[in-house]
Amino acid sequence: MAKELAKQYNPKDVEDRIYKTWLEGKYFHAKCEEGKETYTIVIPPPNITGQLHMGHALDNTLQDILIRFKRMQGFDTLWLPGTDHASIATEAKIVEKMREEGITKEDLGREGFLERAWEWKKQYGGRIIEQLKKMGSSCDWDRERFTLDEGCNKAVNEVFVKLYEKGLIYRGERIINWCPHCMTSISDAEVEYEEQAGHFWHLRYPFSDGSGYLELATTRPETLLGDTAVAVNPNDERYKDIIGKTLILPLVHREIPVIADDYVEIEFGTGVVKITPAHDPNDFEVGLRHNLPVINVMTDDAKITEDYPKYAGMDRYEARKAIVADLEAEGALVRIEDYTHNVGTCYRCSSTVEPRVSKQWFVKMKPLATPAIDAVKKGDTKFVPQRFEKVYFHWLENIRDWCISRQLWWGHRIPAWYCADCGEITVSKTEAHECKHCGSKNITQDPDTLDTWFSSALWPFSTLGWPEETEDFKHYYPTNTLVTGYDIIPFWVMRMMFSGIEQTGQVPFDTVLIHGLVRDSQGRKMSKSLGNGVDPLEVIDTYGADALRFSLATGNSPGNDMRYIPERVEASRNFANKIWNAARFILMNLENDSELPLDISALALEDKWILSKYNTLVAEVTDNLDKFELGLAVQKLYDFIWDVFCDWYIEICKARLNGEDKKAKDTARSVLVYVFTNTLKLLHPFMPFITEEVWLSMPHSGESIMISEWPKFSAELEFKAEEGDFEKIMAVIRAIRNRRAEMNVPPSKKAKVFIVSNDNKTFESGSAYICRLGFASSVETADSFEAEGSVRVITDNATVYMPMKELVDVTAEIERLRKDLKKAEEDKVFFEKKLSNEGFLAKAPAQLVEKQKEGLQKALDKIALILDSIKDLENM
RNA sequence: GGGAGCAUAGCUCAGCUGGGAGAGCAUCUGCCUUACAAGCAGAGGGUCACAGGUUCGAGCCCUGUUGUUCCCACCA
Repeated sequence: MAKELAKQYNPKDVEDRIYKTWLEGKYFHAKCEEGKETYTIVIPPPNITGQLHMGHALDNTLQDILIRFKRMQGFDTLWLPGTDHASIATEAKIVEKMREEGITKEDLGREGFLERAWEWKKQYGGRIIEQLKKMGSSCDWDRERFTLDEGCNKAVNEVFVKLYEKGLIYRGERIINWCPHCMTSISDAEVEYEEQAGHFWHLRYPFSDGSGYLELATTRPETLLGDTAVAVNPNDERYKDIIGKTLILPLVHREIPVIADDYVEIEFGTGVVKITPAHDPNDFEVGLRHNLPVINVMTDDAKITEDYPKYAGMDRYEARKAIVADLEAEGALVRIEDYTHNVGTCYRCSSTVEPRVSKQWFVKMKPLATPAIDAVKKGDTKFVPQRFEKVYFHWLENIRDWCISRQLWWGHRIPAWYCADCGEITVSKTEAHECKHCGSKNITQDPDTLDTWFSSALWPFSTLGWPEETEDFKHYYPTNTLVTGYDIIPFWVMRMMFSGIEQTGQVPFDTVLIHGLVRDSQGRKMSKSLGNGVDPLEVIDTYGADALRFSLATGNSPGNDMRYIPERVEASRNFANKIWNAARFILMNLENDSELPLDISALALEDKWILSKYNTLVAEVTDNLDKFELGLAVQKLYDFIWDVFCDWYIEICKARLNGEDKKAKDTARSVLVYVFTNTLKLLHPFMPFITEEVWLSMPHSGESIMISEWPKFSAELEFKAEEGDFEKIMAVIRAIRNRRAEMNVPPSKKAKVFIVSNDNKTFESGSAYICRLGFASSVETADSFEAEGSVRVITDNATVYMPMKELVDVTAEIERLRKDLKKAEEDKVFFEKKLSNEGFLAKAPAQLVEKQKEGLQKALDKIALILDSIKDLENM
């Protein structure tokens, strides 16, 4: 910072340059220091397909605040960054791009496709990392990882094999959620339910003995092709007699039984349900209970199979139309009813999910879920805010087995080989060459890959080198704080928890700090389709990264959604500018760059006041950060810097700085620099760039504010009595300003000020700044004052007279005083009421009772002063 | 159907273990007071959704009601 500075702070001149110096200084790099307490955060790895959005911006701002705070406190800190291979999203994106070129996956083959995918990763995977750097994120980039890198693969195979050997991973034919667009299975957590307008088709199936029809309703008539039964409730009197009879399935003309199962609700619809085990999860369960055949009628892209030539090749919706028409022709359609129902959709592509029976790999969840539940119950891991434990428990308590195989190529390949000779499965951490069971070399690896979240679940330890006992793992695991949005609890937090406990015997982190979503200014979710997303990079470009970070940290309380309000970023930008100008002012008043020692014995009243305020701030901000109350901390910093330091202390210092007393000048300088530079440290985690730029320009020791020491509360700087005395002076200044504003007296019109009080010494010591801030030409104190022709204002402690004869209107003056009197009397009543309440006196803390007594005394004093004045005026 | 959050100034939101309601923006008044007009000094504006309860004392704790948002479940 040069001495001649621009009036306005320009983040563009600063941010990239500062970030570079941090990288060069290797300040982000964790050094595995012996004997130091560690503090570790692993980043929620953003998808390599992703672009930085407001959610990332919030998530990373919070993490960076915590990590910078702990780093300055002297912890051995590690913030481990990386990206996620996001199998479905990435593969879809690449396939889409290939489609534009007219190539399919099959054209390229697995090897060719993967080559392309890695090429794509090389080209775009670093994009989001660069964007995180723009935010100021102080990640240890030397340790950057990727969920599909070699180390993660080792961990994945290790875990897969271990779980398989324990019987916790199995392969089975189950009904799973299938996305016909992404052409892969997806897990329960990856299905999103969406309300859609549909229909209820009422159909009638004839009994095979010709004894009439049974009416039922369905939302999916096309699945009729795969019906293998019709079910009623065993307790349903209406249908008691038909259980065991058979029906002729319309169109297909297959004979199917009427079965009884509790699953059927008597009250709903006709109380009759067609059972299609291959295409509905509930029907599948019913089928299992009744040994029904499972007839798959659809291909993997949701078209009718060749088994039904009339409909073969039609997709689900075409087939539905055709089948409904044919049912009508056959007389099987009774009526069509409008019906709104929830439809499962793919969370990646929003296609309607098709439940489908297929052979997949699963993780057996119950044995893993139990310890994960216990760990949170015991408090080994805490959620902030705590209520999110409920979401976590609810998921784990109701969890079903996790389908982990995906019919994709971009991902960790399942380490299982099938033997063509004996049919057994060989599972191996390393490339298998022969069947473990029969020794045959005729084995082929499972073509599928694992759910992305399988590798994400290992992230807190795979990134530290596990399964090797590396230095990093020993040193930094378990990690400390996991920062993420509440929407990710079932996908990720939960899975890291049970994986961490199962694999390492320890919970992966002690605290989960949950934040909400960043919505648009109208409270809507930001989304591509609505086009209402705000690009954090554009915000940074206009207002600076510090302003964005500050806005995201302010007014954001854990777990709650927040709106992005552009005006708030502007306010944050203004705050940055305020800091900039405070720095300009201080620099302007320094003679050189040398540090000025604080001389406690030389401090003036106002110095003790600001130091004492600052000292309280240190304690409170530290406490707030320790409790993850980032929004409270940042609000206090804002108030202190703007209102307390700039609007009061700097203004007050001007008297000394412009004066002739060299010693007083130096004292003022030393306090200005001390309070300002230390406050910058407190603010640094929130606004890293400007605080660094400004701190470096001020007298300082050390290379960078980010590795400077976090301020500590100091008993030496506590001056409670002086704080109170100074507040008295402030009250006088405020009263003068207030009265002048009411009377529309311009600041250029100065007035003499006379103060009558029982503490004249205090007011004398403040005369210089009463002059300056109260627009006074002079200040005198006395025990009494000849008040004629004066404006008067009364504080709790003093009566202030301003001779402004031409402005004084005695009647108006009395009016004003009566208004003040009314207020003071209301106060008096308030305190009296409290103090006459025996319950209050008996049960309230003594300190509080004392406070009420003081308040009452103040009110009484003030009333006396006002009454005196009114009497005085009335006698004129 | 089950669960959770939210409801505080015109707008967006804070409010830590219950102790006289706060900020930013907006509005109004007056100021270019040489750090800052992205600024300074003032002002106005709130039965803290509603109804009960606990307590000496409730925006905060309990119960219920209304409105709103979200999550889970899924009855075909």
